[in-house]
Amino acid sequence: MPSDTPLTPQSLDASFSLPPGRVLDICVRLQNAILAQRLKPGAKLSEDEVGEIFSSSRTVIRAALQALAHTGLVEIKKNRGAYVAKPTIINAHEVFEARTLIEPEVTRRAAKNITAEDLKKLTKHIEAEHLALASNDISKALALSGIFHIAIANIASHAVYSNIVQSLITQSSLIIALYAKRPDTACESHSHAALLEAFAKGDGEAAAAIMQSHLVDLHSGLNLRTLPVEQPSLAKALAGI
Amino acid sequence: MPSDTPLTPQSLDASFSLPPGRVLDICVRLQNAILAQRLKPGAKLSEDEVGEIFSSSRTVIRAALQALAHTGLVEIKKNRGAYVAKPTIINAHEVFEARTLIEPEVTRRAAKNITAEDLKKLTKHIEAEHLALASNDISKALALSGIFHIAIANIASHAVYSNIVQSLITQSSLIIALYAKRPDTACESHSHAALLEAFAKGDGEAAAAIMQSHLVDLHSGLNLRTLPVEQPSLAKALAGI
DNA sequence: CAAGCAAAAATTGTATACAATATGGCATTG
DNA sequence: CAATGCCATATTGTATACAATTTTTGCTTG
Repeated sequence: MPSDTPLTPQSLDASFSLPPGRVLDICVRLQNAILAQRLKPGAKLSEDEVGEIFSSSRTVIRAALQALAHTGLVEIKKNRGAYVAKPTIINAHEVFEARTLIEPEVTRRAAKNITAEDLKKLTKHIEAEHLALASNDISKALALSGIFHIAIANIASHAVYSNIVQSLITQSSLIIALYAKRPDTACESHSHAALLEAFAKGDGEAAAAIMQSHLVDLHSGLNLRTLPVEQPSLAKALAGI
Repeated sequence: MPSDTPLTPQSLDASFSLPPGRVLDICVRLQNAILAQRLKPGAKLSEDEVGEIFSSSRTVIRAALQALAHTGLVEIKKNRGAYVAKPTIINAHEVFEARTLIEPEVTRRAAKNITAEDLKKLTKHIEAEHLALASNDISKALALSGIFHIAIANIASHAVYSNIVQSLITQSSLIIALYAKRPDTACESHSHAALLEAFAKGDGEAAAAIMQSHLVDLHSGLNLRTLPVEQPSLAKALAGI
């Protein structure tokens, strides 16, 4: 594998607790679609429809949807079907509170383990983030930003933390998509670069502190007072008449 | 429901992200069996066999096993089937490190929210723990001890933390069953009583500190040097020759 | 014409049947 | 007699068919 793939997006599939196979494959593809906002929060994921798209039977689709439900990207209602999750304001607060508690510690551990090769990969990754942002590809920048955090968790070599962080990151992506005041600032990779410097110096405490303030910034960059754009379709259409 | 049921064991099913129904039901029953050690780590969970026991088709059993795999109680190997998880020493360390980071913060939050009624329930619960321990019902005492921690997470009114803690607790039960030097001491409810006092005083910091040292005690009460009865068959056989 | 009800359509929940893969035993062979 | 390859068996992976539930739609009725 060429090393010019800085951080494989496939690192996103570790936390499904599934053996490799078609179910996992569909999980990843659905997750990508959700995180890239091709599937919007609240969208219905009909088993037949999804099965048609991936040309698989409902059996495997159901398994994939249940796995995604567990990571919090999908919500399953009894006898009603699966929907892309639509995090509440409370959930948004909770997710970022949890991240602010956990990720600094994870960062501290990563600083102890990080290798020269890791640093190289992370540097390339940040370049990719810049590139995406420069070309105004917000959803890609958002995805890359998430993968950066997951990469740090993986460097920490702590499977339990990795799983927790991965789940929180994927939820965060949805939350940012829904609630960010200015989506582009949420992807700013300045903090990531600062983090890298601390790593390079081997200063775990500094890295942890940077991570914490980075997360506080992200959290406070959310608009968690007003509700996210509701479905104005019906009301607005009628009001216009 | 009579309030003499201090803490329902059914509070254990929140983190499966499943709608109520037979799948969830079987999840809970399997989980109870595993946590009570009626199913030992490494035991095979054949779909046909389990389906026979619960008189359900493999479809629903598979869904339940996958959900359990997500919480870390079951491991699924491709084309090989599902087995009761057998946590490694590394995993044991990781789980308790994570608990030591997260649960004190959760406790701090619980202290802010706790009501008189909560205190009453917790008191009753500790009595039940004493009772189980007095009658030498170790596995029940272990289960109750876990439920106590989950109850605190629920009092904290933080769904994200609740889910994380619940997953960590269930894994801990397996770990303690496998690695505790003296299983009875792992269930000692002295710390739980101390925690309750701090809650009663409304002293969140004290509660958090007690929780932390409680978890450190549990962690250090594990025998994580020697491997749990490994399969020495091959290596030993060859060395012996 | 609006409201309520009932039947039909669509969607999810479950069971069963078939396909693919891994395991264990047996025979063959050196 | 041991080792290897092959075939029978058992178990998981997947698809399809049937049952149960919900939603929609059209009809009846006040």
